[in-house]
Amino acid sequence: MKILEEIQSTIVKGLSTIYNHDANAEDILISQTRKEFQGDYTVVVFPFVKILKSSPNDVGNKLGDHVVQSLESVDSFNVVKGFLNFSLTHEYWKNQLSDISSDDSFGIHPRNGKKVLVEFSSPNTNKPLHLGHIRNILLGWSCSQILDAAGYDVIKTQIINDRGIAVCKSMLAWQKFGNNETPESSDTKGDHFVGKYYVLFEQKFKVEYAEWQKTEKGQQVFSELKKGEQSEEDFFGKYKNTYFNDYSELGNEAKDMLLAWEAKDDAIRNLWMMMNSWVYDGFNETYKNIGVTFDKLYYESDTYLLGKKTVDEGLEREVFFRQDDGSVWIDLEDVGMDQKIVLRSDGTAVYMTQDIGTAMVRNSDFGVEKMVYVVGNEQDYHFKVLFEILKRLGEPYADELHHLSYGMIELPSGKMKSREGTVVDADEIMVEVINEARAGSVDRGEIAEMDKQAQEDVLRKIGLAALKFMIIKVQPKKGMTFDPKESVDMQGQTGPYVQYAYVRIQSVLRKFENKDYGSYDSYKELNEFELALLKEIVEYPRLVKDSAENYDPSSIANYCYNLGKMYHRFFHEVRILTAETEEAKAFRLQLSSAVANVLEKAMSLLGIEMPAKM
RNA sequence: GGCCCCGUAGCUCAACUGGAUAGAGUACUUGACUACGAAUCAAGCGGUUGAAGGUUCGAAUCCUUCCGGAGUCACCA
Repeated sequence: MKILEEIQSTIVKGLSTIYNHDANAEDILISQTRKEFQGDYTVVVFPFVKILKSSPNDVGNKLGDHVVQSLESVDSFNVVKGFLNFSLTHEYWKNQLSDISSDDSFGIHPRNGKKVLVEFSSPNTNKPLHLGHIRNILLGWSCSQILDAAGYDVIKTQIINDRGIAVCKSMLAWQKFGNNETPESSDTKGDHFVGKYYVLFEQKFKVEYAEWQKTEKGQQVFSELKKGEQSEEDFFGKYKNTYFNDYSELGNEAKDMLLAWEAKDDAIRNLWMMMNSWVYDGFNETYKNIGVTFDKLYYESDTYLLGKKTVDEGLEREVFFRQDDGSVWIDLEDVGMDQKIVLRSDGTAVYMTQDIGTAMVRNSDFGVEKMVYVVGNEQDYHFKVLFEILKRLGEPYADELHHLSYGMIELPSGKMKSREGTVVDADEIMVEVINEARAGSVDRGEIAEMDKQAQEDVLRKIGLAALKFMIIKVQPKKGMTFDPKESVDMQGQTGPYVQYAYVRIQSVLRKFENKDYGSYDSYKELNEFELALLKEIVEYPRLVKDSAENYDPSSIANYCYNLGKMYHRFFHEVRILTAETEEAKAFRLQLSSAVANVLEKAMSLLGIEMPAKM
């Protein structure tokens, strides 16, 4: 990409010598020429027209002339309105291909020595993972890979919500109704097994609540507390939490269990550890299938008490203030936020306290320069507050915190709700997409000829590619809809489409096991398809950097699709093995190889594997 | 109600961060396998970028006001 800087600085010089005007290189806006115009790179000259008191055409022509004469790689230029288009020499592009082909770390930026911690997935232990988690995991994983490629040292982590009243609900339900059933004895994946008991608790509680509503006490509460003409249904719908806390037997038992857990009661802790181990076995299986790993796990049971000391210190420094009842708050009204509680009146930690403490621990564990939290957009406000607090506490990394906020995946019928059984389960959807790939491969010779294990491997790669690509290609902050009834697409703007471009290349290159494609030194005239591919490949390193800066894997996905599309077009229009000349053949083989490398690298940043055949 | 996010072709998404005639896929209608793999390629159809103002050489993008949708405003996490 050095050429862009050369053009910029040449234009700066030109402005200075021709117009006696000083400009900064960064002010020269330069981009790829749109394909409907002739040229490779375009400089927008509008901004200078006014200052120079000259017509766009005039400025364009003079600067264009200057650049063409100064730079050997620039072949010609044309001016359309205020756009100055440069065409680079074919020699230049040919050299680009040589450079890229000999660069094993193409698209991988030099280490910048900075550590960044990325938190993602962060499940609750009482429910299996669902499609929303898949989006979270894919974003977190691909972001980690992209940051790594952009030069950071990345620590992938998650915080596991393994405590609290919800966890006690499933424990209690198992204790009361489980008859010592285990995942093994019931042949159920551990996380689904525990999830089943969480749902069971909710069902039993619902029954208990419904019965209570009919009792004298229930009716009394209703008539005393209802607002105006509020219906019984509406009232009890809203009263549920209060009932759970004040009257429910099951609620009391669950709360007692939580107290026992906090008091480190042996029996409860053992039960807790046993059920957790079931859940983790299940989660690990899912992570393995989806293809992600973590460098470090944090458990809420270890971190929920953290942060209290920090709050005390902050209190002394008057970052926080104490109210009469003993609770501790921070006042953020001067920056347009509310007052927020950071410690309960009984001195125990809230969510915010925990997150403050966790950030500190992570910093002392790793000495991070940067942290990224992949968490759904319903927590936008929480992270705004958290980041502001860390800033006021003077944490050194406070300016480098980022909440990678993403939108919800909705079903055509609306939100996924676990209580209504409308969640798309992570394990199930992965099986489904692989089956979908299988259905699409029935009359494909290449796959039919493989042995069973190789077949399954390829089908897994294809199915997961379809699923992952579909999710990653959408910008994180946008919500998306997913219709489980319509199968995941395998055609068009999809993962398998990109894989297929790669597979086509492999099938050609297989004929040259030694990678000796011959010399293309004397190859002179590149055609439009070759040029288009080269231009796109050359963009890759910059794209990685942009994507890392914006925390946006979707731009990589869209790039992969575009490059794949260009290659399919090229493949259709241009002969490779039966090219007009030996030089042309050598060049196209080398070009194809470069495309395949970039596709493989870029897709792997997204956690998508490429099959050699499909 | 306060704050925040979103609104682009029937549907799913783009648009190089303010640049040229808003592009892809899908669906629908056609055409291309005895040339390196048809999970492919090509052509057609499809738009007042939610609406109205404003800023400027130039707006889907920035500002204002509306309309529609999601989220959040817990001593839950």
